[in-house]
Amino acid sequence: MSESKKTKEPIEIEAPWQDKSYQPQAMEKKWQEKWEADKLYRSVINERKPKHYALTMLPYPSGDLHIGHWFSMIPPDTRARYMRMKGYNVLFPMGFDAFGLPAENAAIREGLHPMKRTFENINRMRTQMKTMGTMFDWEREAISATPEYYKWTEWFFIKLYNMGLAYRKMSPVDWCPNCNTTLAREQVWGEDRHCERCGTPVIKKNLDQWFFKTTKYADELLNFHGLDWPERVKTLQTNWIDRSEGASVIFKTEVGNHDVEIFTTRPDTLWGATFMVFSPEHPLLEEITTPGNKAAVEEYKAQAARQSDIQRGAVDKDKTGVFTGGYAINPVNNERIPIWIADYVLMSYGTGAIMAVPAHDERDFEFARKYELPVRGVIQPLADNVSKYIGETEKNLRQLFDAAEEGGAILFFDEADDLFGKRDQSENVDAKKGIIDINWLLENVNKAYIGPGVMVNSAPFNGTKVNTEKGRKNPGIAAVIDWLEEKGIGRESVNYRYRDWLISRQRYWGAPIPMIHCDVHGWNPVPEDQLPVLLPEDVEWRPTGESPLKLHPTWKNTTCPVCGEPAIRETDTMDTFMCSSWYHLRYLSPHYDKGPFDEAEYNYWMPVDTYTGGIEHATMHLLYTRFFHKALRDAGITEGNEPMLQLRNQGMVLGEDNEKMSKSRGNVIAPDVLVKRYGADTVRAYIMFFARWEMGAPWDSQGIEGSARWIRRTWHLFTDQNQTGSASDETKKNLRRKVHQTLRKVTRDFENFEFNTIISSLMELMNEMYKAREAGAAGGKEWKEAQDIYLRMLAPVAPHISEELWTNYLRKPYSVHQQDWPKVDEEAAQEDSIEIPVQVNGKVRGRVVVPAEAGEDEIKAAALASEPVQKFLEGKEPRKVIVANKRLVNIVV
RNA sequence: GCCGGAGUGGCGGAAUUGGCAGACGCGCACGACUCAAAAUCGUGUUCCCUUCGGGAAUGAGGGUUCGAUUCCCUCCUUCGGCACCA
Repeated sequence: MSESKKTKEPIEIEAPWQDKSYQPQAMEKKWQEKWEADKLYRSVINERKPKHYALTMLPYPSGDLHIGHWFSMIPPDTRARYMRMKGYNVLFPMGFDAFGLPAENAAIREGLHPMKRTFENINRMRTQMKTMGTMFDWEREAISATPEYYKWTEWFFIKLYNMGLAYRKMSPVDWCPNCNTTLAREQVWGEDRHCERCGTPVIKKNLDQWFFKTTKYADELLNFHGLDWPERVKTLQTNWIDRSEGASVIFKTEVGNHDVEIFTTRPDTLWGATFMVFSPEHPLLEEITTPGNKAAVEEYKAQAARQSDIQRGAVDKDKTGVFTGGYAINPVNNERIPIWIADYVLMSYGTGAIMAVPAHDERDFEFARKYELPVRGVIQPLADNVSKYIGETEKNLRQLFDAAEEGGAILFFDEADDLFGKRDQSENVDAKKGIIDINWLLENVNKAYIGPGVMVNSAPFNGTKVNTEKGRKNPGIAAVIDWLEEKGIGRESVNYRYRDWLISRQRYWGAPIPMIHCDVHGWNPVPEDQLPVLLPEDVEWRPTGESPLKLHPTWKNTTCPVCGEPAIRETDTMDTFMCSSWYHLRYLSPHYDKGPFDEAEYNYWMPVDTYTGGIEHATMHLLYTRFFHKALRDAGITEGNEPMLQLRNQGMVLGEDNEKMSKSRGNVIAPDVLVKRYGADTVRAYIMFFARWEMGAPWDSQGIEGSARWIRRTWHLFTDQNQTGSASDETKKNLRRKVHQTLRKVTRDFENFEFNTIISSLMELMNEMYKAREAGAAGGKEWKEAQDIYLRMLAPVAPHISEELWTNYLRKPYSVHQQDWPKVDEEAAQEDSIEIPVQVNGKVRGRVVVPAEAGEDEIKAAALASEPVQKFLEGKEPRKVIVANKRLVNIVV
């Protein structure tokens, strides 16, 4: 408050132009201070008004605000302002996701405590956000790295733990053996995957870590009922969870007789399993590997540990693997099959072991061919289905069939109809009847067969039809599952690619996991009255990046909450996604100390009505926060099934070189410089105008001149001496029409988050107003209405200039931001006549003007009578005349 | 590699439901104002042939349709995500 006294210092204008009357820097600052003093943007519960919770993803305090932050904040800010004018009580808060790796890395590099750097950055970024003229309610600011915040992050962990949703499991991390520390993905560099600090090749290390059972909610997370979310986000989440139906089957190891559970979506191919493949991390490997294969297996394991899952999973990559020397028994036919290991089997998907059916799985086929393992077909295809399988020309298909016939590989010519029912008898090659011997096909086509057919070599299921449906909808699969369950060797099951959420981080700068380990009583949560577990401030930063919490001499020593004997604290901290899973709740009451949030605030504001942020969060943050909400709902803490009803994503702003903005590339655009040069209103307008918000675009620093011109022309439209005159009735009518058409368009665009066309519409209206003023319209009642509506529409976009013109030039009651959104006068927006293009054979040859209320016949007659059409018809009758919804006439001759 | 987007003039983009391709703006060119420059204002600006006028064009190729930037198929390029960046 006190620092606002020294505002009257001269403002330096660094613009290439000089405009004595429009000086945004001083004017914008004046209004920002007045709004703040008047608490214009303070949002408090008001039961008399409908609420609107507009949330935008909170930034990480990286240092300075860059243009990407503006792109994510300004359009939602204008929309929040629009909603306010529409009569909603709007909550539009901001905060900082303040824990995380970069501050910790900087601390290691420079020895500066991450707290210090983080809060310096926050203060700078908050100031920058205020110069943008945003309507954030700063009294609701929440910062995830403050004890008053992370106390409740810890509290939530304990709630989830008590619900049985948190558990410990061994899980691999990328590990630098030299630095003795875990590495994040971005700290692993190059194809050879070395440590960014010391260059040492990275290895995988198994650590005991905390997980949340997100998979418990997998099915519910697939349900988007009632959510107005972009289709592509729903698709991304659905594919990310990737539910697949199939069966779990127990194979037995020959050595030790251990159960090895495998999951398969194709239990109908169990009889075709000719080997098993274990992940290189599989826990049974030690025992089943025979001495003669030990060395090869160990070497392969080491090799696999150096790769990422993405590298390992790549389908086009050469399959590699080694034989363990061990064998397993296939429970469906008691066959003895070899156990291999291969890096394409991931411990993180399914059970870490698969049955390999090379005849009917692409990857298994490739593997079997490479290592000369047997391939046994168990699904015999109908000849009809083969063309797609071989994927070749008709000629080759014919040759293949001729060869098959000659080699006796086409079977059951007569039985085919009985099995599949009567089919089309037309004599094309695809419809050739019969069933082709699968093993002959595999030899001759040399790839796995995936498609419908009849089971063979699969007693007792020989002759059973299978199609391409998944799960029980497939008769072959359904029959086999029933049989497996009856025999007790398998069961129907559902598998997800989605994994439980690993929340442990071997780092300092995060919320401590509030758990205590006692040798007698195991793991127990820190008692609630001892929260928060505070991060110690006297920590040692080693250049190797070892966790300072582990190195701290005393911090981890505590007492067991059960017996009071000495015990050890968990030294891992939580994934920062944990903090950002509930920040929308902390905004409700950021300083509340009786719980994570004040219930009265929750009941009024939640759920979030509009959530905006980058598409890059589609599968991680947005799934975590949905999971979190559902878990809290089951704990009785939150209500409803979903935290955020409507979601909209903005695209990314690239540098002028069309590359992602980064300090190292030197292509970062600093908005501070632009604000100083043009004023915030111009930068806001350009942010909205320069790209489609949903898409993003490379930055273009030249284009901002256009927005600057528009703002200045707006200024002069209102502040220049208006030469009042006598405009014609037509001029007045046209002005009103344009005003209300623009209002209609701008309103619709705000509803649809189409921000760039809001600016173009306002530019068009301004150009019209200049013309109308030229024609003498200034001063009349249509002119005054145009000014009024124009400024109301401008207010969300350019809050400062619109306030100045509204309050100080039009002398209307302060503040423009407390006015209502105007209503469209549909009658005024109506056109008198419409111009309709006339096409002949799909090409525009002319146009006719008809009254707006003209019917189809009238339009048709006018089109046919028009001169260009007559010319093209040359006396002939048109074959067809299409009148498309008063939009266009097409005449076909 | 897998999943999801995007591709329209020199540039950013516009185009209700399949109906005039290029709104609005940048840039550029010419003109006005000026001693001059900047700023401002005005005119023009997809490409090709050009007298009228005509032809081509929305990443490439194909399809559906009276009509496709829009729907379908194949391909190319490019961007985002892939679980420890947030």
